[in-house]
Amino acid sequence: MREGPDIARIASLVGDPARANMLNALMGGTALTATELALEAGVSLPTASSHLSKLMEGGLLTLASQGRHRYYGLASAQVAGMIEAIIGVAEAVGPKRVRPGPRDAAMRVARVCYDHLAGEQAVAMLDRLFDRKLLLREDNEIRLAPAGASHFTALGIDIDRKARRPVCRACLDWSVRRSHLAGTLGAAILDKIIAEKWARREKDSRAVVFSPTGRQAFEKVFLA
Amino acid sequence: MREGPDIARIASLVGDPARANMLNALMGGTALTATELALEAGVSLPTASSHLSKLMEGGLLTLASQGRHRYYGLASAQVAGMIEAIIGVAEAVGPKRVRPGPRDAAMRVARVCYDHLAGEQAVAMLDRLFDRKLLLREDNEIRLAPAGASHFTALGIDIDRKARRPVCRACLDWSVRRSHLAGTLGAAILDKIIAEKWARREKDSRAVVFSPTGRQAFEKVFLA
DNA sequence: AGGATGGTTCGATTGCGGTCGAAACATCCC
DNA sequence: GGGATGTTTCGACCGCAATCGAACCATCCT
Repeated sequence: MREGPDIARIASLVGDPARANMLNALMGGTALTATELALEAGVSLPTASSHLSKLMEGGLLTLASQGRHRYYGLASAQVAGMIEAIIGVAEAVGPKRVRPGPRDAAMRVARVCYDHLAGEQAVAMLDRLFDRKLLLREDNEIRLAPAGASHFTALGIDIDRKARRPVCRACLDWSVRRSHLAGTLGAAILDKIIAEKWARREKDSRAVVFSPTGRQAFEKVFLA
Repeated sequence: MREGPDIARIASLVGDPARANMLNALMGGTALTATELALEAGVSLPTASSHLSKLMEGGLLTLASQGRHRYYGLASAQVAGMIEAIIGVAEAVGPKRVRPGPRDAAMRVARVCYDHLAGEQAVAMLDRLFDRKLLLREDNEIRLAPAGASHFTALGIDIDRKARRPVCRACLDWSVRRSHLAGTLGAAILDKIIAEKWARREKDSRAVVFSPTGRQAFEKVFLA
């Protein structure tokens, strides 16, 4: 029994499903709040909080307190690299993914992520918004372009610039491994989708189901 | 909530102290028997056997049966790379052990990483190979330059281009936070170092110790 | 065949850690 | 101040997986 760095301690931190999901969500590079991470991980808030303090104690996360919000992020690129390496092995070793059930499929297409839309639809939407130069990539951040500001107000989407939350934020999607749009703008867009009755939230699920006409409307506006 | 690759499953395999010790022991690159691994891990034989079957099922190990001996080894260089990455994080966040022992110092200078050389010497070597344009950086990958191909064959280092493994790969070093050379070329170079008796492997350790003349020879060939 | 050595399976025990509800604490907003 | 929202702490519950001894299987040796 030879002594080395405590690799078991680090690995076991990642080895819990809830914590793994949190870390995966944080792989996008943007810090998230405890509540968001609880949702991503699918656990209650107390449980998430407990996990987060363990991850902090283990040195895998950093914490930035902003008022009553506490943003958790990966501690370093080294940690991110480790997680990438683990993901790599997991993909190589478990190519067989269990057949996704119907609800699972719906979740992949569109679901609620905290207060904004996630899933394939949301990822496609963000792509298009970049294409149309309504949003701009800046390093790991997203900025609202001037053209975007007028565009969204014209659509009746109110952009709350005063809120403490950022207007735009990238949020990593677990189904597609790409980013979708969070922040107040992301939230406002989801509000509109629900308000216009383009889609409804599935009961007791994060899934968001579009009606046929609603889907057309949504695609016309956001995926055109 | 649910995600693609089951990273928690893989990480939790490494997250048990007994299994972590086994994997750490296997990082030396030589396959070991169940009894040896039980000893390394400090657990009874039945316990070790149980762990080993879990690691096998998880795809982290390969098994080679030879008579009544069963030799367990790491399944792939990818798995080894993942473990290196975890070690790196553990080193970075771990309570720095007071005074790194002599063996620790040797490990930092040069050690075996699965089947290739790691440590400061290996990092310096890769730097020089880039400088001399024998290897080329390409995004995150490493390519063998035409000049490099002839150079290594002239040194009597055989490059197996047909193997499924890549010829060159970057592997992150835990002691220095930089990359060293893995892949078939990395393995071939380590082979040469041992074959030429420039260095020998420390018993029961991953450390690689250069002899004075061997060090000179190595530096002349690879660090010139 | 019989004994010795290497490995695995079985069964029972045990303790650690993940989980949540309720309550406490902190911060913001009006 | 008072109410709302975000977050952590507390306490209790429960399940799972790690552990080992003993029995069982496999292979080698003579």
